[in-house]
Amino acid sequence: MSQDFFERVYEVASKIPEGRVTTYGAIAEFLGSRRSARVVGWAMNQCHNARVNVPAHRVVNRIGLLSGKSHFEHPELMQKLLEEEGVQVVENQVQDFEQLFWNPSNEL
DNA sequence: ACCATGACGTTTC
DNA sequence: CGAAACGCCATGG
Repeated sequence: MSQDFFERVYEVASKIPEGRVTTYGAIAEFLGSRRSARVVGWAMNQCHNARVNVPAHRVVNRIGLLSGKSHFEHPELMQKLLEEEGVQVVENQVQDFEQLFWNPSNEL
């Protein structure tokens, strides 16, 4: 089932280092489906069903925008968690995104 | 089976 | 350079 795909998404996402961020597309590409970024987003939307803890706040879209912040308990929680890890966020956007970007294909 | 939706991404205006 | 149009693919009605 595609549930396996979700599991793999959660497994990769749970390995994102603190203070680093990645994108939905990067995860999808790492899993072999470069065009399934939207599905990764869907997986994140359902991540509360995951059996492991998923740091969904470290996953943003390709330009470093906190596109999913409104899906957290409190919309401000995502930014708060990032800033607690040392990631600066301004206007819902990760600063120095390219520098903090964590690519599982290269670093895992 | 068809259509609409979405935490995306690339291409085209 | 910003907005819109597509393409993509799992899910739900």
